[in-house]
Amino acid sequence: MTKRTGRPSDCYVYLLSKATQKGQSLVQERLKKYGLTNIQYLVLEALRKKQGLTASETGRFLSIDKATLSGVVERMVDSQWIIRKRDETDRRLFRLYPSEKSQHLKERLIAERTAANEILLSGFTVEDRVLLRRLLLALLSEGNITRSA
Amino acid sequence: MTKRTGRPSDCYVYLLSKATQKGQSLVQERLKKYGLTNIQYLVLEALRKKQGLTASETGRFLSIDKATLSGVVERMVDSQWIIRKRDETDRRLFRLYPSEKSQHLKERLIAERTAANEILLSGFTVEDRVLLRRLLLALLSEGNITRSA
DNA sequence: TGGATATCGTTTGTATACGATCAAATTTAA
DNA sequence: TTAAATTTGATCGTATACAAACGATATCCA
Repeated sequence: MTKRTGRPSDCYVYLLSKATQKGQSLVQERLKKYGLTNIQYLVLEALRKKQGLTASETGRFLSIDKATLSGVVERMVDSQWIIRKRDETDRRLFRLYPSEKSQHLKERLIAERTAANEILLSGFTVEDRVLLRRLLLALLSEGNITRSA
Repeated sequence: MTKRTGRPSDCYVYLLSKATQKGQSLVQERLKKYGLTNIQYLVLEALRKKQGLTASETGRFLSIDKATLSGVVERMVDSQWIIRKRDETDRRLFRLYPSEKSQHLKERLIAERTAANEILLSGFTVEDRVLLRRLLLALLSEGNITRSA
């Protein structure tokens, strides 16, 4: 089928990972001044829209492993981006809320992320952007992406 | 510009990272029986085509940081996937070569990677595959991707 | 020749990633 | 109600990722 297997660029997984690497680096670069990492920003955005999520729920929503989130949340509580409150009814749960600082910086953080996306796609026409988005969503919907839990 | 910022799926970096996550997991799953990780397989493929690369050169070729490669190479030498020889002329360099075991399993490993790609793109038409590849390559060529070194 | 510079590989420190396991709390089943 | 199964959050172990600094070499150049 494929003529010359072997080149890294023949592998979609490789291409995706390098594209991700480039995008992540653009985002990180812009979040660094706030002391946020990429995944921390994602958690923050999730909590802004769905306050009171537990770490598990956040992980399911963002497809992030709960073991990974455990450390991420701890650092975000320490650096005062989020507030952790024990649930009254189910004492296993810790509910997470964005802090004042988070709410305050909301607009600016969104702008940073938007800027990173813009640079990543700078040479793309609107059609290509829509196309890329459609293809990536299609790729994700094939089968289940149920990581985390 | 964009109507509703905030959803993770509005962010291309997020979509790319989740697509990568899915692809990597498909590959890892198939390489596990050989005791290889995804990045280790990439290094192996690179060395098969370009025997005698140093760790630095391999890193530049694959866009992998040299600090990351240091550990990867060490584990691959330990598990006998590659052989490390000091360069005679420049004693700073260690040249890397695929082992007998690597050469022996070459075809099978390529088949595993191909299978993973096939599953990842199972619902895609040929046109969409070509399109996705084109868009990803375009995304990578905008600006420089010079990580590693 | 010899000092400034640069490169290679390593190590350290921090942050993902994720499989596995564990204790505590809750829910279900008997 | 109590025992069993499940869920949640934490921790451990291993493997990327990458910035920063380091020693050992090499190279450049005055």
